[in-house]
Amino acid sequence: MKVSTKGRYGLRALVDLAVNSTGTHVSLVSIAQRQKISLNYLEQVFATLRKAKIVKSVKGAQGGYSLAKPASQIKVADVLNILEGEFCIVDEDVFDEDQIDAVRLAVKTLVWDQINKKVNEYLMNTTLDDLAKEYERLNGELPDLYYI
Amino acid sequence: MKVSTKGRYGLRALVDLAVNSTGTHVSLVSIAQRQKISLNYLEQVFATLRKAKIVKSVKGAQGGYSLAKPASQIKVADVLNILEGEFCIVDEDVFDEDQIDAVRLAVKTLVWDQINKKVNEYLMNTTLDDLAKEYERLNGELPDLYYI
DNA sequence: AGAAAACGTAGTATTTTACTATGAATTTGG
DNA sequence: CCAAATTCATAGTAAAATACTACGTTTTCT
Repeated sequence: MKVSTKGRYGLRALVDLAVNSTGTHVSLVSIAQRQKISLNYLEQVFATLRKAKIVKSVKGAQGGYSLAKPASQIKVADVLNILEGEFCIVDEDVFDEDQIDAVRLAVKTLVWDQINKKVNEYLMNTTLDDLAKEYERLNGELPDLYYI
Repeated sequence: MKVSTKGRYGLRALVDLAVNSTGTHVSLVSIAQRQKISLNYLEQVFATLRKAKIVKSVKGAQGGYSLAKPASQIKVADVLNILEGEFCIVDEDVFDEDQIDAVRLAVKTLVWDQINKKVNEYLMNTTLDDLAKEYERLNGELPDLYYI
């Protein structure tokens, strides 16, 4: 029960993009380097993000990616739903030989549906901008502190 | 990003057990039949539940399983944590070559940690008894209604 | 022209999942 | 006391998912 690398890498890469795009677009090579992610793999992740209109691309030399909308309008929910293929914990079939099974339905309504709801409620209200701001805040505090 | 059959079958089986244990213990065969789950597979799931002291067993003919505690004291969180091996969405390593990475940390604190918190908060306050009660309620309403 | 990038697709090793199979140990009813 | 019913334990395994790698094409800037 874990989020896959697609979701994890994708979110990190988008925050990196949001934070490092000063007006213009950013190449995947640079994101891959900063985030220590395989370029080939990132390309696949960004192909998905592009098709979903979360990022837009400029081809050719000095090309790269940029956010398709302001960071404040890109919900984390959208990103994860796309990269994880429906970000929902479980979608149980409640039928049992053409008849509803009360045990299954009870578990579904009181557990799976509720989890999905809680998670989505939160992720619908968290945007890439929130993450970018948190990054900036951390970046101001961290540098001198945490070394191993 | 789905809960595995262990978690799904396990929860259903426990609700079935709670609902069908009239004082005494219940055989896995009967649970497997009602819930349409492979007996062999259920045995493995219940081995885990037994080691975690969620159910207790009586061996031999006419033996079976019963809840180790009142249903109202068995939290869904405990069940899922055990069956899914830490029911947490992601536990990202925030270090990057001995140094904290602000992007990873931002994503972790604002996304993964928050999701884990929301989900756990809810599941810590939902018990098998809640599920059993929901089952009874549904069972009173459903029978005549939903047929396909 | 050549380099730097996005874009596309296929292959692949590893891991996880969801079982099945088999047999031993234990208890009870007949 | 024996046979059936049950839990208990472990090993194997087919299929799917994961996390990539590899390789080539296209586009655009300098």
